[in-house]
Amino acid sequence: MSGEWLRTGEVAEAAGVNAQTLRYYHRRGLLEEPPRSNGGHRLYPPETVTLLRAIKMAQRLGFTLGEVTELVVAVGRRRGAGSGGLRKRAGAKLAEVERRIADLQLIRESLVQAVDAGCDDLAACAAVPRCPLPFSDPEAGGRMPGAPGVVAGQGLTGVSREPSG
Amino acid sequence: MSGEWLRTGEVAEAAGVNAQTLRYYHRRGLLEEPPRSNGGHRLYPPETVTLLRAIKMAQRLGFTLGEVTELVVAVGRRRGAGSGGLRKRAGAKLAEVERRIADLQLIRESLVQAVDAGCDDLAACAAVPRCPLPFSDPEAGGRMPGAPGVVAGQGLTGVSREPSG
DNA sequence: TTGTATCCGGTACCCAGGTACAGGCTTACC
DNA sequence: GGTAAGCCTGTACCTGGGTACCGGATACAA
Repeated sequence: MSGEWLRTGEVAEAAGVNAQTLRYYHRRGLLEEPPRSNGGHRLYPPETVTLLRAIKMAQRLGFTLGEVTELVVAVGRRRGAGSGGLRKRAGAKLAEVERRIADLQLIRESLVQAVDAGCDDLAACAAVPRCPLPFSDPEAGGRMPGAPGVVAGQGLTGVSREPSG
Repeated sequence: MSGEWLRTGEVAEAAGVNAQTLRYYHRRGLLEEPPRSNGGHRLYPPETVTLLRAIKMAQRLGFTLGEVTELVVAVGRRRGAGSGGLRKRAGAKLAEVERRIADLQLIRESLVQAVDAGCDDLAACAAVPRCPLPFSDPEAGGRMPGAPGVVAGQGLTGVSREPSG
């Protein structure tokens, strides 16, 4: 089940990822090391391109590379046995995505209230009790999510960026 | 408009942040350096606690520290002049949050389809044409968002973690 | 005056998901 | 056989929001 062997740059281009990313995936144990030429250059079977596309798809669905590794390694071990566990994990991920959507909707509500109430000065609003923004410490019973996924990483402004280009 | 001066640890505890975080905010230019004692210890006015709470609130609303810095510095410059620009920026942030929600809803749909279709093996699904998952390269006209905010940072699993504790 | 708690600055490290660069070797084509 | 493109390993760097550790100085109460 393979035609001709592909070199690192060819696989990378066909899958739409950076060649460095391939090496990074090897380091992470996400991709098996392929055979080498006599000179030490990697020679990939064409299926690697499909696998890379699947990995990128899984990332777009919200799986981390660690989770993708588990999925891929699980499939690799029981090759042909069928059950890769994707369905179960997709169900769990679905629940996470739904929680995340709910969190963002709470954030949305607060932003709408801030705009509607005409809050325009952060420090001043924090000091007056009639401001609708929930300034209370979330640990003291606030209802706002922590929202680190929004705040950290590339933040909201990164929405349109591709994971790998 | 100030009672007594607070030391770093006192401000940090009152605002619910780590003392190191205060120094980090100074480094970032988010907080002005307060006066010092003869020995070089920082002495904060009580308003700093309110400001820190406001900063944490803004983070929960999805503003990055860079954006919060702009807000705070803008207010600091035109002290008393009123317009801090929060309303306008909150409007823009609202649009970002809404885009993010829409992206997550697309992701949700795909996950639902994967579960419904019984896809269970990532690599196998990528190889057959009847799989409902959009494996296509997004640059080639796919409709899936990049979702790096989900994938990067602490990912979806970080939803319940607080930005600072 | 001594003891302990706190603070100081500087630096390094954490997470995820890569990207970049240096210096040397291999491959491919003419 | 020459030359250019591509690949190799190893290491460092990037973003964002902090956290941890170090040796030394300060603050404050008994």
